[in-house]
Amino acid sequence: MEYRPSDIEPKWQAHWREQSIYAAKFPSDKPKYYVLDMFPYPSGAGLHVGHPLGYIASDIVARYKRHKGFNVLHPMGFDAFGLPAEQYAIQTGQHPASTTEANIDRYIKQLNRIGFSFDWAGDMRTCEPDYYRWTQWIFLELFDSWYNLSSGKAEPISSLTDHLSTQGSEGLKAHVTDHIQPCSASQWAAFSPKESEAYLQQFRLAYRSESTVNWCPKLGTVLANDEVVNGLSERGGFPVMQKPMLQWSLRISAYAQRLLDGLEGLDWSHSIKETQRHWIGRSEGASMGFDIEGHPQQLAIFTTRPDTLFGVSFMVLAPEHSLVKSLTTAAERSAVDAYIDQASKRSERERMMDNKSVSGAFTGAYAIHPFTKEKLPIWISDYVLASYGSGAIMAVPAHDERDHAFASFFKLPIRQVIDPDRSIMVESDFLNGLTVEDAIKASIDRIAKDQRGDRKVQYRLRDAVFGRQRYWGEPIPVVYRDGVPEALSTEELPLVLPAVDAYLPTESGEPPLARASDWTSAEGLPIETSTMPGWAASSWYFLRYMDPNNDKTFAAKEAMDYWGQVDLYVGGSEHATGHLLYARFFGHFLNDRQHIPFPEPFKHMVNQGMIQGISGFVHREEGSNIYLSKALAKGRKTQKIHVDISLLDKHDAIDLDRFRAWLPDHADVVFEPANGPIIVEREVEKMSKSKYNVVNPDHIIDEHGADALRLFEMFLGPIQQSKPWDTKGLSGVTSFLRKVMRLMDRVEDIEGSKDEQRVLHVLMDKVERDIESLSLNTSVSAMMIAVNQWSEMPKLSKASMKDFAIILSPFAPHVAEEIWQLLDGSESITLVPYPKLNKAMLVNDEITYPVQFNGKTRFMLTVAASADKAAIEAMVMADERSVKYVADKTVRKVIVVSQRIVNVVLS
RNA sequence: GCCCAGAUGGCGGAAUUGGUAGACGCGCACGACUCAAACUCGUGUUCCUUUGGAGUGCGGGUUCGAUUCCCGCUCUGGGCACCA
Repeated sequence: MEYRPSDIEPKWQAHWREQSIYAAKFPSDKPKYYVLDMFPYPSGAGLHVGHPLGYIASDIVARYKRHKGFNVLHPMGFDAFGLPAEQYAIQTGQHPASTTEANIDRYIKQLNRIGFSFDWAGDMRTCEPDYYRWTQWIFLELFDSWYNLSSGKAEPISSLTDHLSTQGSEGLKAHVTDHIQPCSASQWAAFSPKESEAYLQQFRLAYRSESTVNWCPKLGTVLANDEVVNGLSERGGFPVMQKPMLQWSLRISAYAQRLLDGLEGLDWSHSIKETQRHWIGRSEGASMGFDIEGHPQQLAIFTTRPDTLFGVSFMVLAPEHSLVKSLTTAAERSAVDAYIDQASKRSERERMMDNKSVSGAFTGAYAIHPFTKEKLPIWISDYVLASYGSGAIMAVPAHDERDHAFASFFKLPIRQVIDPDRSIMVESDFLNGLTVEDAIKASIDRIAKDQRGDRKVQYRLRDAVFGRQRYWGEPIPVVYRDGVPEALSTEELPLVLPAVDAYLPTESGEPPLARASDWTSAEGLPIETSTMPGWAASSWYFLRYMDPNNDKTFAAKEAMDYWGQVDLYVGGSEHATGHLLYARFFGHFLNDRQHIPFPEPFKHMVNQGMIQGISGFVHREEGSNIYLSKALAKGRKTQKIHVDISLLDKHDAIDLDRFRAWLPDHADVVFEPANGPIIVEREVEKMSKSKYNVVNPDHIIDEHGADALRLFEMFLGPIQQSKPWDTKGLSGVTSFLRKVMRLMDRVEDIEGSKDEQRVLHVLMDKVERDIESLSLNTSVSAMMIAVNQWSEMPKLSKASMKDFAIILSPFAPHVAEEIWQLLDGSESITLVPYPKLNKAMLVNDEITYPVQFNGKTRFMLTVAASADKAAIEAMVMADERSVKYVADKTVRKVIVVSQRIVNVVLS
């Protein structure tokens, strides 16, 4: 029987679609399994062969779990808001919605051809009002929440206002950015609306604050920390600078500890968990206040090394620190102002490029050492960050590298307080003789007793900026009454994105939404003009899939109780500090407010590696138009130029006519040798349009079929690893599929032989274990081995072939369905139960042992499986081949490892 | 600089708890079929100075036995980067 993918694939895809065979059922008595892919942003470039890698793996698991009797939720949708569509809109004037839709259509076509078992029921796109209505709703919930440290979770603002109106701020324990001004119940009652909102803003989980943000002038928007890479924007690579701005933010910092603790229970890769731990950046230490000479205020600092308190020789503030202005003496004012000015002009990138040079200025003020009463000069320097800790440090140059560099540069005293040989404290008053560990404890106890400070845990994780000055995002459902932000009511949602005449900021620099003529509420109040960032929608989309068409709530409680956490999440590791952290934050928050039944959304996650391209380079002699074959380039000065890999044949030779046509400005190129072949140099790089090494799955499917594409992507290697794509290798899996179809010629309705069945059960055992551990490359090998073995047998039973079709179907669903229909014809193979493993079939009657002498394998010995160790040893020693290896040596020991090996140790 | 992951033939990769290193596939070589090419099929394919020896990035160690465990390096990929 011949294998014709172009006939069978469209046929079964249409059949599956008509039967809606992949629709998840709810309610259902079956156990559930939720397997999710990170949904794509539909870019204009379409899919290349690297994109579906993870989707194929998750699809195999989804299909396997269906055979295993699970009710599977395996959805797909689109992360449809985003900058590229908007940039394109700015250039062309086309509405981003229309380009986005065109891109989505293309994606769906491409994905459907691969034969994925997606449940498209929701047709979910985050840019649709039906979806973003709930993104806005979640924002309102965040706006209406504060973090109560007493209960350890987020609560509605009403519980805060209740507290304030009865007790004021007395006894209130809340997560806030700074210290809050105490407020009595009567003061609270007397607050104007503006004052009370300003007070509440300090608590709300969605709040506005004047803060230093990453401003990208080219994109005209602010960016989150994880969207800035080396001082450049992640999207587009434009310079990013620091700028103070009034911005919406989310108080993710309230969840720092829980996000850290929650990692423990997650079955995620070690490195992603480490990356998140880093990003959260917990450090333990002490906060304390230093008196300032001639000033009523104290200088608050944070240190992880309170043990070195007696090694302090100066203090350093961030240039932006609020006390700088009042501390600076008249004599130092001009130098300090000059330094502040210089520091603010340096972009983050510049500061990073040169982190060796030391700079700073003396304020003229002095802090007083709490114990020695020594005067400590107060300096400012940009190596102290305003946004971490309290923006001020006590400098201990003897035991901190940066302090040391600073002290050396400005000739400040350096005082050792730890004996380097014995690691104990010296010159440190009451700490003398203690180990570092004990000294940290003792010093904190002492400063706490003196009421100068206390133990403190500090996190690196900052609140997340939640506004973008862009058009193509979710409008923030907030209006301003006399400049005071006020939430829209949930009945007013969705707040639909207005039409605008251009997707650019206004003349006065306001975001594009300010162009909309009617951007006011029903009451006539102005609506917020910034929109939400890209990660807003993706932080909760996994919930919407559970109940995609619900118009009463984002997902019904019963649906969420049933589907629960995502059992398997497949996606790229590049989202470690963005999406994956924000989604966990939303999970914990929604769980606190009792909207979802679990805090952690993704129980088990696997990160697929990148598929790299194998670029082709032709050598061009420098300063000429001469293109050289690889072998001729040696010893000559050449430039390597990318050649589109579609112009290459399987021997890496360039199709010269098409090459000429491909380079319009090089019509007069000269080749050497003149009539070819011109062989290119190959190199593994990232797969990308600009490197002309992109392989489009459509072309692979046209030529080899979707089943071959799926098998090959898996066969390439472990899913987590990055590996280059070489289309040549595809012939291996296509010839496997041909062999499978040829096997059909030999199928008869007979009882299968024991050997035949053993092949089946060995395969089943291997594939089941492989799928559970996502080791899908070895499953493909195992299937190849089984088919090779069966191909050597004269006949194959129909029963074995049917079972094989089921085992194959998660990987190559089209061929499997074709075989199933030919042999059975009852229903789709999709929901047929998996064959049952018979462990007894795995046992052999005989075992062949490798026999080693001093660890070197010399011969094989086949023994009945029932033989015991002594019997095996006797047989080995009695074997005539042993004589030669023993020769005149003494047998010291014979090691028999049952089922495995025999090793004879000779002296 | 710090943290994490990895390194196995010409290539992608395989190897349960330490137990025949190189499964499976590509590529290559030779052969069959063919006027010929492609397809298909068969045989071989880690290296070497081949009755044998060496070999899983490098150098040591533990063990009857190490790709696997331990110690010290090198290189590659990823993350963080003045975080007090």
